[in-house]
Amino acid sequence: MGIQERKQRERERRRQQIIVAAKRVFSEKGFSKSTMEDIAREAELSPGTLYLYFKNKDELYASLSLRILQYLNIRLEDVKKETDTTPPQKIVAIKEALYDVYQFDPMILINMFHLQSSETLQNLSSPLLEDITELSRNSLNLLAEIFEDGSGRKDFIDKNPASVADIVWSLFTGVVLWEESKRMIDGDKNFLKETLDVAFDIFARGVAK
Amino acid sequence: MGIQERKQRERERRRQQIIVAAKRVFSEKGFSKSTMEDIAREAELSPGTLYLYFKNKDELYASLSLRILQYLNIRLEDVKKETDTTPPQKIVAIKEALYDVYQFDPMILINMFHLQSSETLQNLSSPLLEDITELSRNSLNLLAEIFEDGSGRKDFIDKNPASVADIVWSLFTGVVLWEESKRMIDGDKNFLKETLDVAFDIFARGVAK
Amino acid sequence: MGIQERKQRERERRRQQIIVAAKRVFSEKGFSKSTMEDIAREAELSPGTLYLYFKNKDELYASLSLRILQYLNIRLEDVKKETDTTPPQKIVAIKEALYDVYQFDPMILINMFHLQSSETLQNLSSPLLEDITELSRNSLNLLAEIFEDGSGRKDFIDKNPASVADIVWSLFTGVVLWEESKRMIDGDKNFLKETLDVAFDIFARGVAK
Amino acid sequence: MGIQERKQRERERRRQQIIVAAKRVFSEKGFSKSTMEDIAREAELSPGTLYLYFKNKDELYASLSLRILQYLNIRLEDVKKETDTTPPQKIVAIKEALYDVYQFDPMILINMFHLQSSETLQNLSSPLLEDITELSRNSLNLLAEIFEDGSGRKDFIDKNPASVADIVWSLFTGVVLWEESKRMIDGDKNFLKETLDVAFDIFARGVAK
DNA sequence: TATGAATGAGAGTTCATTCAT
DNA sequence: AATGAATGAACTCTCATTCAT
Repeated sequence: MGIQERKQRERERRRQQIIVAAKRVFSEKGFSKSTMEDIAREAELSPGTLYLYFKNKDELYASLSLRILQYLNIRLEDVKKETDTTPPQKIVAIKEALYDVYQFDPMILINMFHLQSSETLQNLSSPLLEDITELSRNSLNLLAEIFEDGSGRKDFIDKNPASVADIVWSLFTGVVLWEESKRMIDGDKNFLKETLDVAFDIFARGVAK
Repeated sequence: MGIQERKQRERERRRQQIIVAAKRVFSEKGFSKSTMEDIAREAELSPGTLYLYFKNKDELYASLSLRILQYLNIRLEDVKKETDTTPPQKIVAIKEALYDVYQFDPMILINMFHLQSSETLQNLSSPLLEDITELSRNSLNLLAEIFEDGSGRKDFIDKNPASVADIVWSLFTGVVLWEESKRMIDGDKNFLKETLDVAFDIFARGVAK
Repeated sequence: MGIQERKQRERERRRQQIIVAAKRVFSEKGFSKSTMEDIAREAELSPGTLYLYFKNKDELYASLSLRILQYLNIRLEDVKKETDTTPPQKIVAIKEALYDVYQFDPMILINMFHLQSSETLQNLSSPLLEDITELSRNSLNLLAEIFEDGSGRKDFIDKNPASVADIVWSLFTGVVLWEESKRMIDGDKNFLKETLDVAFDIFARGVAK
Repeated sequence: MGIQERKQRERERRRQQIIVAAKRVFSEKGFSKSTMEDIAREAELSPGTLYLYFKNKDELYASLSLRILQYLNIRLEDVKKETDTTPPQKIVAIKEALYDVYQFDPMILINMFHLQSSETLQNLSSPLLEDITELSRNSLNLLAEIFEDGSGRKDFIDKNPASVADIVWSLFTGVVLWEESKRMIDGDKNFLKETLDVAFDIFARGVAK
């Protein structure tokens, strides 16, 4: 049915429209201070309409993470596929993938953090929650596999690849959060790129055989 | 007058009583979902009483950070003072100090994160804000000095010590946040200690000359 | 579109519904003791709804004055326009206009008084504040012009018409406040009309040439 | 008993100390915005102490009126006693007495107004309420007697002296309130004295035979 | 008598969510 | 499907008053 399809497409477009607006508003004000009306206004819709596409505020928020995680997955997939790169180059590629994801949506880590709250998680409908955990597990797996390959070929030290994956991810999020923090308090200088470079440099030396 | 002193002591004890209660409540529910009434109930006081000791909710929250930062400073000071330790031992000592701080109050990182919000910062009375930034700057300086000492003696690679300090801190907070996150979603297994060990191991190798 | 108009009309009706309720509640309890919930209950609405129509309690209160001042302006305009009246008749006409305004809303003077507080004034959005000062200035100007006309034609003594206008207004509000006061303390006998008659009689003799 | 007397005197002095502080605070902030703690601080006492001397906030407030009314009575008594004054001079003397009372405590009229609220009156213990009504009745009687004397001697028009007394009082309070109002909104020019002069001039002409 | 810490009811206001249109 | 007015529970914070010391 062409009509059904069109409806479906239009529905999807509306969802995106809302997500884009939500991203902007949440980024600017943080979760608690953003109101559904703010988002509706930004999306040029009425508050009621938001509830036709998202069960509640938490679920709308969670959907942002989903989008990001999808992008993250794609980027890591690419890194994994590239076979003609040396181990140090792999790590640089990971760093760049992560940095791009951050650029694509600086909110990502803050999202991840907000999701942490168990009360928020309980408000999510389970399919969405599953999607999110599934995707984030997948991202970590991809990272782990990259290290596993290298570890198998004795490129990397012999640590549990899943742990190493967790650590890369933690290092990245930690640096982003901390640099943002400093920017908030001290001033406007943004050293994120530089600090990430140093951090991944150290990390690369640390995991090299 | 002994009376003045006793009053002073009692006042301080009350403050602590509130801080302890606040820590518990905030840890469990996060900042936004915790109400002043929750905290009052936990402290077995009336809501009004909280305002005799803290100007508002934000300031109560910020006070938690202060306590932690003080403890962190002490621990790092100790690490710095110990002169008969090898560079790798220094890093282990730092890891342990940070881990102890985390144990002392698992909220610390979440605090730091919440403080980031500029709207929160604006609600703090400036002496408190200054204390916090002062203390956190001091902690980072201590870390940097530890690396500077080692770097001078060619124990560590030649990176800007301030950057390295930021990275240690970021790595630590990143790992804590992420492991907490996983614990929240997946289950109750707590791999924090193990992951931190691996992370600092890699880090130590990465900064070693 | 008829729909737009209907919405507009309904919105206006709601506003009136709230204003009427507020008038009743404020009259009975005074400003401080009246709660927004009281007013909502009286208007058979929820507290939240009040805030869709009025920014805050002060502004709701101020709106009552606005309504009254508009009515006062119309009445004074009429008095001014009537050209075939003798000076003493003018003064009687003013008295009657003022008395009608009082009947229309006995709150008027209490409003004026509450508005006096600078803290209240600061809570008003400036368009509202401007409307109020504009209207009240206008009322006084109308009064002044009535006396000016008469003064020009040597009907009235040669005093600054603006001062005379202030005095009429003061005399009127003073009598109303005082008679209300007495009624409150002593009992229920209402001598307002009689006292106003005497007061304006004396005033008329006092300004006559 | 000398001791009893001294205690009594000290008690009275404390009361005055509180009243003076309350006057200052209420004048500055108005009734609702003044807190018992404000007053206690101004009186250099603790909040609890206030309740040893006044049953509650309303009663403290009412006591201010009492003081003023006492002063007003004294001044009007003086005016009445002076026998070698012409009727117009009497009116000038009244005006001056009233103006002095206003200077002595500009709050007086605002007090009177606040007392009007029936809810406030109900909070007063009846001896205090009786004192106030007694004193204010007495003031009005004094005014009435002044006009009665003159009226008897055909100095003044033949109106009910009690009404005329009410009108003088109303005129005075009305002018004060209105000039204060204008000062609050428009600026800082204070025309009270001038306006009172014109007002009483007109009044004098109006009641003259 | 005087204190002042503690109380706790209650205020104004916000905002996620619903539902008649 | 979309609206947006209405809801009402819940929040933070204030302050008159009490009472153990």
